[in-house]
Amino acid sequence: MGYDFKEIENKWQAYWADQQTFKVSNHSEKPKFYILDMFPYPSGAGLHVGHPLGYIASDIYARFKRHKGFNVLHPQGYDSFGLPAEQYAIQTGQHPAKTTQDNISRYRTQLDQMGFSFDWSREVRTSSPDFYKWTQWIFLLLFDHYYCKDTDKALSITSLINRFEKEGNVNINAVCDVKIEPFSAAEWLAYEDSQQQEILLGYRLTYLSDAEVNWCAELGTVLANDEIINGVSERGGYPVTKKKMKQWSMRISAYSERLLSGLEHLDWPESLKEMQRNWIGKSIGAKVFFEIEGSDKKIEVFTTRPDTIFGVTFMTLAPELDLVQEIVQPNQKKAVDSYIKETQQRTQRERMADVKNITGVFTGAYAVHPLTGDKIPIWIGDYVLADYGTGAVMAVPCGDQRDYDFAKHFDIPITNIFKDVSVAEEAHTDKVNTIIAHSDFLNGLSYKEAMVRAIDVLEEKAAGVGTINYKLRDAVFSRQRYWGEPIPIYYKNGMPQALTLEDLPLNLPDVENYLPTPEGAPPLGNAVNWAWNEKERRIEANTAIDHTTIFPLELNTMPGWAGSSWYFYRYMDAQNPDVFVGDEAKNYWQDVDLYLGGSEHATGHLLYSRFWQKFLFDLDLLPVEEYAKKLINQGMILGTSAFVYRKPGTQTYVSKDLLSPEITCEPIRVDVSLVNASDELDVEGLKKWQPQFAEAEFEYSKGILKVGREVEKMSKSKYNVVNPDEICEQYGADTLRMYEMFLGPLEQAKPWNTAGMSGVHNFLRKFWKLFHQEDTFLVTDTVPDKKALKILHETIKKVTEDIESFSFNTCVSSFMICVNELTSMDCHSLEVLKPLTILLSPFAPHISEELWQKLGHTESIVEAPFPVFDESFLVEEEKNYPVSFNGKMRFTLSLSLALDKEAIQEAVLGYPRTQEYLEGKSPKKWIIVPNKIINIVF
RNA sequence: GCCUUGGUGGCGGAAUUGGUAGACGCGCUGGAUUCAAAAUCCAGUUCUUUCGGGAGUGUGGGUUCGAUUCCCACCCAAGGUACCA
Repeated sequence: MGYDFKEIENKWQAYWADQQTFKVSNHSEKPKFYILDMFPYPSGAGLHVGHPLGYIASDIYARFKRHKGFNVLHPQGYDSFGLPAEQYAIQTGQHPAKTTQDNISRYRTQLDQMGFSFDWSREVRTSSPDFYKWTQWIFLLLFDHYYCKDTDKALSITSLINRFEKEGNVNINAVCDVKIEPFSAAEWLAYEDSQQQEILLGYRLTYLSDAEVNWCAELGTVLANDEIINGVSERGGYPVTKKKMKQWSMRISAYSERLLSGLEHLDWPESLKEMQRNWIGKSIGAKVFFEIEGSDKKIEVFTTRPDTIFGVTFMTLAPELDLVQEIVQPNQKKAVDSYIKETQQRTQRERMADVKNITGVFTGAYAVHPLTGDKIPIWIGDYVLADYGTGAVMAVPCGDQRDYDFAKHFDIPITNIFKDVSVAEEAHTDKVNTIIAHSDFLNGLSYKEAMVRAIDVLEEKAAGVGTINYKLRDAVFSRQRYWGEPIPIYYKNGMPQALTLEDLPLNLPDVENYLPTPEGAPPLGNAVNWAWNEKERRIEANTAIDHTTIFPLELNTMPGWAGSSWYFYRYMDAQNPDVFVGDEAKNYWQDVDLYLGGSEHATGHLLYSRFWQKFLFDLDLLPVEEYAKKLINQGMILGTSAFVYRKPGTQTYVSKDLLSPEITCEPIRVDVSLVNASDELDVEGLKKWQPQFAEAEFEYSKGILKVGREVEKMSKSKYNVVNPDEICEQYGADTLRMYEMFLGPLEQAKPWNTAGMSGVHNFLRKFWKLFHQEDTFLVTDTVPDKKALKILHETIKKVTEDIESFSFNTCVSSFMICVNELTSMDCHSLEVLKPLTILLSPFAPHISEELWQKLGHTESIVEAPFPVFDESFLVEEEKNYPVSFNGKMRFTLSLSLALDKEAIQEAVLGYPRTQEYLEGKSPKKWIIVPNKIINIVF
């Protein structure tokens, strides 16, 4: 009777499901603990070995917390809207709902076979109408609120309208980024409805505006930067240009300051908080207004260095700014237009990455320096980004390196405004120990003094104003996609009208075709009945839109991050049909105690969800302002992608070792399952894998085609996904769980690699053998010897500490050492084996349950109290060597002796071998580290 | 480019946070057991060496009695970079 993991694992998985062992109640005497995983997108490639890493870690912690007496909420669900299902639908015509359901079923099977302790009765799916009803509802709430700076929270649009009706907009202090002329109460009331709506859109927390997108005319769709490679679409290789389109956006910028300051009290990784801080990008400076010669327009710039205002020698505008067209002089028009066209073909990332290539064009226009009245040439340059600050900079080449490089490149004069500093070679960017010179009233001031003074004077002359700028941009919320939440909006007289909660969910309509319409409208434009009957408050099957009772519905859908911004509250009360989460549930669970997920979400999901949380908190809909007290980033398990090399313009693929620097071959990804451990490609398999390879030619090296390797994110599109199924089949879930933990530190990224699996599997077999002798179950009542108890308690201590600090890899090592020692002692004592079983149960739950039952327990091991470390088993023997000498004038003292300096010196000098080394000399200096090492300097 | 993280034997990694670098596991080598193999057990395993020792934690500097750990500069890899999730 060996360790039959298959039988054991099937048995206990069935038992847990049958007994509903992990179903958790919203009432309990015990303290609550909510452990959340970032839910997966159910990809067609199935769950890969990277997913379980975090789930195993959270499951270990969840089981540990149950042993420690907590009422643990540990749910799971699916982030099931997304692009891959839609692209699959485009290729095959398969409805994304069907694909998604299939993928979810597969995921569930895979998750179940790993023995996770999820409470599946609380499962959520973002693509289910029961769920997205509430996502749509939150959208409506955002639409129905604005951000009031006086109270520093979101307030209802109705209250804003009331104020407009009473006092106009003069005293309103709210976040609004469109220019709205002052109006009185009477004027407001006289406005037409559409005019009022237009104004209100400037305030709403979700609003329509023109946003720049990557437009691909051939595909008739908008593309992510991700989908653009070298300026052409990844799919098809068509040209992509920048285009302005009406888009829904979320006014996350209103929450910039609170998102920033809220980080302070969160127990999240410092690096991740730093990423969010940098992303929000708070900077203090000033807006400065420059008049334009021969125009009544002004250029508004944001600068963090108003102290250098006298060093301005030119200005640079982002090429895509509308203003450029208005000021460009006829003799420069041609050059400017061709430059703009050029930059339109580059993504923002390319522009930022390419700093060595300095490009720009003079517009022919001049601005007027607000303080000196000097003529300042206005340039455009792609190092200035349209969506940061105002899209325009006042260039101070002596104080900013990019401005300096630009000036040098185009031979623009550089004025030095720093005292005793040379700017002949590079800009002087140091702010400390700097004295301003050649700057009129700023002469002799330090950076700090000059900042304040410059802003004062600019404000006096109405030429500027002190400002805080945030890099954080409003989040575009429209997607020209099918497989997402429909936006609950219809259009009346061209203005957006909100549905109400009673109208929801607004179900996603069926379409024949998942591509954009021939006219370039989003896929929902293909739906035959996508119109709203305003009177009867329902979707209208009759497509005749008459704009009196039947109105067109919004065709865009929501982005992937919509549902994931609030899903963690739905788990608390997943079945509630009346509210997004019931009061009782949310008051009991409050928030997430531990959130586990990857740092790749740092500036996406983890920021958006904090924004929604704060908004819902403002509305008194949620009890806390931050939803996750503690966050741990599990490192990504990376895949090892394989590449074949195609000779340019041919269908010939070359073995990697034949590549020479002269021919630049194109690397093309191939599926890793076609490659063996020695990087040799299965060419016949490749030919069958994708039609493009069926007729290809291959250049072998010694009959072998070697592939190139690269470590990168595991993803279906990179063909480098490894499934956990085979490992479960071969070694069992307990081995997989322990192995993934043993692989390395939880937080660190590491490439997947199966070498070493057998070591962990062996450990479990040895553990099993501790309970058996000659294949019969044997656990004795004999009193264990002291050594066995010592090793047990060392292990309890180490494992408890390691679980609490999420060092699961070293935990596994401790188990191995413990079991090896007990094996060599031939220890079968119940007093040792019982606590050890509980200790192991979070890591290897199946084998622990089995042995627990064999020990005579009828209840599951799940709730057994965790063993407690007892120090008294450890100290005894260690008192024998108070001082040890390692021959290099270095001493180690045991705990009991390391008290104070004098006692230590006395002990060391009294030690016989000390005298040998001293040879009559006396120590000059003692270096004593308590409980550690002593060095003596002669 | 910018932000974040990491770089230690043939491999994954450990090091009480400034104190004997390489725990534990894989792999490899030798041995025991076996007709044989698998499995299991025991021993060895950073490199180098004239067997005294010498070198060694991405590279080059620095601080320190002492640095994988702290500081400066650089190189390499991964994640993010706003429509992948």
